[in-house]
Amino acid sequence: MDLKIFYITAKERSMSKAADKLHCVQSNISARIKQLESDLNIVLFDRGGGKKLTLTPNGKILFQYAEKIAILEKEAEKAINNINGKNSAIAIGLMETATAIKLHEILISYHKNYPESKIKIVTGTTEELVQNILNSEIDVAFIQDLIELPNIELKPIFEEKLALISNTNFDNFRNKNIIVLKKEYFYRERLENFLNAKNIYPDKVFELDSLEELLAYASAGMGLTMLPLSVLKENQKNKLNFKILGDDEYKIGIYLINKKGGIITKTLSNFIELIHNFKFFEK
Amino acid sequence: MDLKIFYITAKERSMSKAADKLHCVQSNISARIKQLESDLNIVLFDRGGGKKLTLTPNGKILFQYAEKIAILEKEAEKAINNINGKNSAIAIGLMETATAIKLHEILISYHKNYPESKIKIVTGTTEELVQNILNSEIDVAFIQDLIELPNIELKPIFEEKLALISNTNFDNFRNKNIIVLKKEYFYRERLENFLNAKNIYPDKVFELDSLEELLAYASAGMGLTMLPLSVLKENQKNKLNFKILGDDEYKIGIYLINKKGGIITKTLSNFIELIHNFKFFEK
DNA sequence: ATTTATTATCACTTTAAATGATATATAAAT
DNA sequence: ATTTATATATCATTTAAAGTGATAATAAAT
Repeated sequence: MDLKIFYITAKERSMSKAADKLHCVQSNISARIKQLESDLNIVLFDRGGGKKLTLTPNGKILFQYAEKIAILEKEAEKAINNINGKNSAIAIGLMETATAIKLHEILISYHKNYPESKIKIVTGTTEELVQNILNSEIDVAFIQDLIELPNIELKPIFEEKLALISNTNFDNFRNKNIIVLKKEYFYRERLENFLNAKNIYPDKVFELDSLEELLAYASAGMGLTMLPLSVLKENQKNKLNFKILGDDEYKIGIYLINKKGGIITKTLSNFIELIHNFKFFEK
Repeated sequence: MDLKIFYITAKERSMSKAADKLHCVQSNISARIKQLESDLNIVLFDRGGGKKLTLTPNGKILFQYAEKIAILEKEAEKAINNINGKNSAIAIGLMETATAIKLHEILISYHKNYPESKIKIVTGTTEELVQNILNSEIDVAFIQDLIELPNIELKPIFEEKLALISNTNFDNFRNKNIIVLKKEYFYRERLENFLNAKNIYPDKVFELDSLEELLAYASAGMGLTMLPLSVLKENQKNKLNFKILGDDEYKIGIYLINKKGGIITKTLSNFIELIHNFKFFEK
């Protein structure tokens, strides 16, 4: 009973997507699923023509087993790679926020130290990343929430404070535009809250793609932004004014999570060691 | 990656036996194992010619995963059978002792009530039965030891006392032969201990195959035996003398064990319900 | 109504597993 | 030391399963 095709199809909620993922044609997936349904004598999916597949209640029961088996197979593969001394790919989860700004340094450093090890980056919400960890789809993830979950190991990595950044002083925030990053919600939300609390609702919002652009806008006096101070390089600190915010609300903790009891491959221990030796606030 | 062949081969410690169990020829097992070793690039077994196979350290690592996967597959199959309302076979473990004497009544009653449900009987030591339960190879087992293990659920089923049985009185045990069952060690050991404590070492031991024979021998005055009293039917109690032994050593508790968190199929719940309704000391 | 995205069917090809006969290797028995 | 019994390994062949590609069918979106 091979449940892999079923598992991927159920996860993708689509036979065509499963076919892509499994490097075969859709008709094969269709036939295999049909065969499985007939072997087990149960209907696994509700098919709705042009709409997404959904698991039937019976399909859900089988899925629970298929998922556990898939996880074990992934772990077995990792264990074997580890035996063979293969520097297996490391999969790292990141939140869809500018957390990446600081973490990129770690990734770059890892790549420099272990250029032969492939790095796979997955982004998602904390919940999604936790799921990915439990499914052994990623090895580690960086998150901003202090969570406590039975099968998740959490280590604090660094903590820093947010700062208001602008090219003018901070006496008056009225009539200031704000500058934020696209696809970044965490810092932006805190900046808006900060202003809203002072009854200020900026009408102009610049949404930019990169940190470099954002700092260029700020330096040019286009508006106010909020970022962890550590993103500013020394030469930029001269060009800009910044005000570190002391409240807990403006503190961010970055935590590394990984699966409790999961195999610590050489690759993974290399990565974790590198983080521990990483100097976050120097330089 | 199909680990089933590897799993069975490792468990049987033999490719030929695995071939029997998997209903295929030995050469196929040999080829599949070789293929797996080459795919994974690790040696799984130490082959020693005419001797049993042993797992290499790497083989042991893979085996741990293979076993977990095999258990999940068995459980998935059970869950599906349960969906289909199939009265799946129930596998029952019994100790290699005359425990079976009393338990046979339960099994006969179960068979009467659910004639369509297949019953598979496995015998083994307590340790072996516990292993079988954890591997989902059997659904329940009856054991005589009060064990406490994390993933095992234990319910006391009944308790009774052993009795000395003979056709004469119990004033003097000297020069008495003893009558025991073949393949039964629990009661026999206690009988021997009982006599040894009195410095009596019977030179004649009748080893019989069935309870009926044993009681016939006892009735004929051939010797002394020890059994749970409940095995005597009323009409036999008139023909024989019996002396119930009060010491804890001669008390036997029979417990039912099953896997904690395992699926309770209709078949299994039927069986457990039947036991609970079973009148052990009446009739 | 037409387009788009999806699953199902089918004749066919390719790949993998299983077979059966035989060779080889080892431990134990003689 | 030779035989015997019991293993695993190899290989040409057969059988069965998985996968392909073209096409049909279906339902939702525009």
